[in-house]
Amino acid sequence: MVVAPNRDRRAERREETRREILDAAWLIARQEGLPGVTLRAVAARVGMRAPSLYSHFASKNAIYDAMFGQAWTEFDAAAAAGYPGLPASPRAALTGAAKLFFDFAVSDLARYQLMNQRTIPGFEPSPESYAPAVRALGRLRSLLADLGLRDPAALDLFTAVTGGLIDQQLANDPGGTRWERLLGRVVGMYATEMGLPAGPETRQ
Amino acid sequence: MVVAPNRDRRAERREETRREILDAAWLIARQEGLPGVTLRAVAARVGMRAPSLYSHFASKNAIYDAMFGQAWTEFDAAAAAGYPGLPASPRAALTGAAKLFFDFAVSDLARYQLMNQRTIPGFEPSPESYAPAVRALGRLRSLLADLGLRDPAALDLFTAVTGGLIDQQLANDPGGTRWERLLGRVVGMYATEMGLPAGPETRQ
DNA sequence: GTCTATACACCGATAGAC
DNA sequence: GTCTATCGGTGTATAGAC
Repeated sequence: MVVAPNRDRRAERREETRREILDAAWLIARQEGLPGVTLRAVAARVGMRAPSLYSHFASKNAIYDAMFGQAWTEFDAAAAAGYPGLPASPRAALTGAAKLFFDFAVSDLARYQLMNQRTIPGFEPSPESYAPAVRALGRLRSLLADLGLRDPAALDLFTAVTGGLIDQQLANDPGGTRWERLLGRVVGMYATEMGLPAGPETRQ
Repeated sequence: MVVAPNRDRRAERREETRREILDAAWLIARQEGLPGVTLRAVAARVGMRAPSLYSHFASKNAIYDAMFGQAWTEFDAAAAAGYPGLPASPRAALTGAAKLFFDFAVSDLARYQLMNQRTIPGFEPSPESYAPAVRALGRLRSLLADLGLRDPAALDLFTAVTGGLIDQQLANDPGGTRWERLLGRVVGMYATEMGLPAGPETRQ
């Protein structure tokens, strides 16, 4: 009688190929920008012809979708490791969280565009790929709640001001620090608005 | 003896055609989104074939470039008319300026994407088209200076927080007011950070 | 000068042979 | 599962008609 092997080598190989395709796509995205990710370019990198990719992904947007999920999973893990548990001061906790997101965004433009900007015409993330983004946002919500900020507007306000800094930095001074330097001040004014106890210095 | 006519009908007709092409491009951008603006679609709207557009614009990006200039010229005019001269309070002046930009952005997504987001792959505005954007920013700088805010960081901070609100509003709640409602609070915390005298209420 | 016809190289996607 | 061939789309270049 034929028994099923306890390791599905077929599935493993398939998963490995998918991973190779996504790795190639990331490499191209970082080198040539997001629009440089064409099916022909990705296929060439993994030693295939373009149509063969359709055996592993339903469409080009499905590749973007998987990348979107990877990126947010990656950030969620970074946040899980990086958010301070119970730090010295509430303001330090906010600054740490903001800086974590800022640095993550600035360190990979293509990834940030995929995660946070609607730069790809037809692309809309699937619920499965959106899940880690929701998880990461929930982690931030928890952090704010631990500081006593339970108003939903507290979260919206925080994402708006930090996202605003990131967008300006990437759009108008890529590679520089013109808006990065303002991060401390922004967190400070946010903390004050939220009624958190004053830190050592409001003005940086 | 042949005298030159004091009206160059040829040039007028040419300018009129250019205007028609741009109008068609704006119409398509608003209806189908920015990526829907293809040369063939624009040409069809003005009763031409696609290659004929090259008699009036050097490339597709040149069309985007002219639209970029138009949009910023339009906003600069709105700012010139809408910025309060010497209003009741500094905070009211800031709120007015922020709301002017916010409403302008939210009222036309495609226009905002063209003006402020790098959503078109190869597009980079020319110096001529960028000029009105610089002018509009200078107008905001003057407004801040009139309020005593002469630190360059004051301008960067203001654009970051207002831009952050706009991006979140358009990306996560298009057509809604979830972030628009926070505009007063954001301006309030900005004004406080900048040391402006407190208005009637910090919390809206 | 203005427009058309034609062509090229690229894109994502599909059909079907092996 | 990967291939070749091909389709309809894109932006763009150019020759030539009017």
